[in-house]
Amino acid sequence: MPTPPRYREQVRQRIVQSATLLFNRHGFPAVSIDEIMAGAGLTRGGFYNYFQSKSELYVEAISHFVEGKRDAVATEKATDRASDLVRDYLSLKHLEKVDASCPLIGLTNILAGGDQSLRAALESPLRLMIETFEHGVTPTGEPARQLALALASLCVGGMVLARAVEDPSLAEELREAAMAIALKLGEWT
Amino acid sequence: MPTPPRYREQVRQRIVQSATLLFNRHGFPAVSIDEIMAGAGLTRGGFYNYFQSKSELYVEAISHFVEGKRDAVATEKATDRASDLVRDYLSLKHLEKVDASCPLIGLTNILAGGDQSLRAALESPLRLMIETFEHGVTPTGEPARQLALALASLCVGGMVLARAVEDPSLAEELREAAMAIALKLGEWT
DNA sequence: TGTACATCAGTGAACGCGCGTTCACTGATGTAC
DNA sequence: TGTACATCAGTGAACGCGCGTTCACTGATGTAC
Repeated sequence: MPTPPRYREQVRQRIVQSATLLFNRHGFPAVSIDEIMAGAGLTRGGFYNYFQSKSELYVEAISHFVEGKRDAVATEKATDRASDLVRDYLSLKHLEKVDASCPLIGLTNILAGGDQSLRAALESPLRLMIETFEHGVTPTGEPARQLALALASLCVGGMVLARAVEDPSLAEELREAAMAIALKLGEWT
Repeated sequence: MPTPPRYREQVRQRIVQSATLLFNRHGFPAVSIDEIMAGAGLTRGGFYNYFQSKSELYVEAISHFVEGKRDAVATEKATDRASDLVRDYLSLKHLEKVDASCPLIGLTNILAGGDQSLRAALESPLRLMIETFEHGVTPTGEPARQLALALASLCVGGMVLARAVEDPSLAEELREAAMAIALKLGEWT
């Protein structure tokens, strides 16, 4: 059926939106093309009229997200932009509203659908780490517990990002910055 | 073949060791039982003589790791333990030596084997985030770039952990601590 | 205005593959006599 | 000391399932005449 010129574009958008939602909720590997297409009101086979592979769609979904963010904050002042980013990123809303979250986080949701036992098992190394920090932090300034929790986040976050990134020099920057700030926060100079 | 009493235990150990190495290197979902057993010098079928499922093995591998760590640091003083943890965790060695890393990080390696294009795509939201922080940080104290990198690590790390954790009150603690320390680091009070 | 035709978005069955898991079987070993 | 037997760790073929991808086909629509 010959179609209006913008028709294809609209369907393509629907697919990207459905994919974004599902990738956020369950993580890239856990989402099937069947589900994505069903979410867009279509069936499996049509997918390859629009994308060459599942990976290509993932790349497009991410860049779509980034463009959206870039536009959204374009008007704010630099300082507000940065502090709002912290506040939004670490907001309760972002923690709970899985459907529209940062792609960097969607990675971890792989376990979300999985066994509860797996998730529970991962808590034990984390608790050990937090405990170690809590007892070893010099007791000035922030409450030890708060500092310990943030230190664990900083260590894991720095390492996860350094490993995930493709560019080795960015990886080194991340690792070194995380280390420097963590040592300073703990006042171990 | 009736076997010496400690025989089974030793084989079990070999399987756990092989699994730990492979999970670290490629991430839990990417490792097959075939590979794990081959790494232990056995074949597929024997796996279920020792474990009920792949998940059960994963849980055991993690708790094995935690016990090892606990023993290793038991003798140190609390302060040294904490600062050494930062230094080891964010060391170049831990970044590169994928074979013996923290299970919390192994999660992210899912993309390690995958398309390079996927990993590259994930860099763009990260770069946007770092950039935003770099421009929005008040220019006193640490170099803006270093602070921006650490802030990104702290935000992503805090959120990833809060999402990954099973206990909701721990999740809230993580989120709030990361937020408080991040705002303080950026001097946005 | 009406009819035949060409286009092409969408369909759904099928393919190929890998993986977790099961299972009938093997064969080396210790034990009973 | 030697032989028959029972045990059970280990084997590898097979099952079942889900998924990414392919492909022959359908049928609604716009166009040509």
